[in-house]
Amino acid sequence: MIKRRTQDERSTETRRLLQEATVRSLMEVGYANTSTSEIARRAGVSRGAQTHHYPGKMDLIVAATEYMFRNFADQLEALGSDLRAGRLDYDSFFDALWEEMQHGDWFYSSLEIIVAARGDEELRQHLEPLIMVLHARFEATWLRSFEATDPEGLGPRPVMNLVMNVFRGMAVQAVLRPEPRYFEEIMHVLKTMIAAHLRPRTRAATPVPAPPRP
Amino acid sequence: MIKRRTQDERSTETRRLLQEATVRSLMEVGYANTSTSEIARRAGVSRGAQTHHYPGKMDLIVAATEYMFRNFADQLEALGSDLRAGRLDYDSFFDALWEEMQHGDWFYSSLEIIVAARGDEELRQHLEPLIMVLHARFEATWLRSFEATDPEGLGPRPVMNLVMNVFRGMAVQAVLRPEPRYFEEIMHVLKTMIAAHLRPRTRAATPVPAPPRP
DNA sequence: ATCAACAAACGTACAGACCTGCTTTTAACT
DNA sequence: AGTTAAAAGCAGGTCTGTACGTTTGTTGAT
Repeated sequence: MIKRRTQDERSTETRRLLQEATVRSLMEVGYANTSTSEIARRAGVSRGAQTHHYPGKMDLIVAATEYMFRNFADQLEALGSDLRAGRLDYDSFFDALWEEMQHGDWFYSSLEIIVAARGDEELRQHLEPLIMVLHARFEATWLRSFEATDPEGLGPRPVMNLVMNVFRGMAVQAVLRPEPRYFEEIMHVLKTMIAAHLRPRTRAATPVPAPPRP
Repeated sequence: MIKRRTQDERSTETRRLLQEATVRSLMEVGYANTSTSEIARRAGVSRGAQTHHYPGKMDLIVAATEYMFRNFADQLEALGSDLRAGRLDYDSFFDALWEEMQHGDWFYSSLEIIVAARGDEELRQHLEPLIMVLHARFEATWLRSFEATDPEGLGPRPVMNLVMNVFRGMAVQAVLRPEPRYFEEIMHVLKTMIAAHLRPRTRAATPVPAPPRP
């Protein structure tokens, strides 16, 4: 009745459980209140198993970050693909992206880690390459999905960086401001400004995008 | 040789030392590594004096936050005043604001606190009113300093919120990205986009703002 | 194919460090 | 003198890193 697994399967599973538990813990109680024992408890593995795979707290955090970044880049890629295929229109793309940042796992757990890294040189050095990889994937998706309306004007890449930073800032604000009105206004301003410089590269025969579903 | 001070002066001085030390500690080592003993050591007061004025860690954090927010709002007010008086032009105003966020005490210590508040209901409730007061002051300064180019178009208030969120996002990014090029590009995009909708209310004779330099 | 020997994965327990809040004393001011 | 501010020390709790024992899977010689 006992399922037999190879060593590799056991390791992979345990690592995955720990990575997911770490992300969940960062999301729910933040970096400061995330302890290694708490993570082991959440993951349902013993503290010994944990230290076997990840000797120190930092190893755990870095592994979890890598896992989480990969997931988010995949999701963004999916959104971009929906936009290009005409399954999402311009407006809905931004709404979906903002929704994902606000309520998905990604933003707040990465925020916790980034803030923690500010005071921890070693952690920062481990994280820097991960962030760069993530942003390279963002950029690739974005450039596939948007083009400049005016070749002489602002290009898609700097505009993307602006957009991502607006969302980052908004998500930070959202911690202490519950008013949806505030964010709707900003979204409106952002969409208006962007629309003057970029348009989506849809593959659809008709360049008219489908209307957003309510 | 011992200077005689009233009780009130002694209290005020000790409180100020503790508030400043708290902000410095948040800046340098982050919320997670900020301990009450460390703060007392930095402030040069005993732990007893500390607990006398601020019984718990939260009281200390809240007081320091209030102190710091007040300072930042004052600085922003000064920048706005410089802009209106023509001592700063459009471009330099944004550059100065970004410089202040990046290298001043304000942003990163508030970031630490906001992030900590995400996982701490009580702290969040103490902070929310402080943030609202701060933003009301931002808004007042901003509305005194900018007006819409087109009365039918985007108003100064929503645009300000966009700008502040861009800066917030950029400052978070700056933790892990040292490249000034990245930020210069975004600043350029931001200035270009804003210039289409707002102009400074200078008291100077010529109301024409300088165009952003590439 | 079997079984012993080895290695990897996992479980339990503990020691040292640190941090917070509280209590008791001493000093300063009114 | 009496009250408030400041200093010093202690108690309880938590967290991290580590040591050591146990189980599970792998290997290879017979």
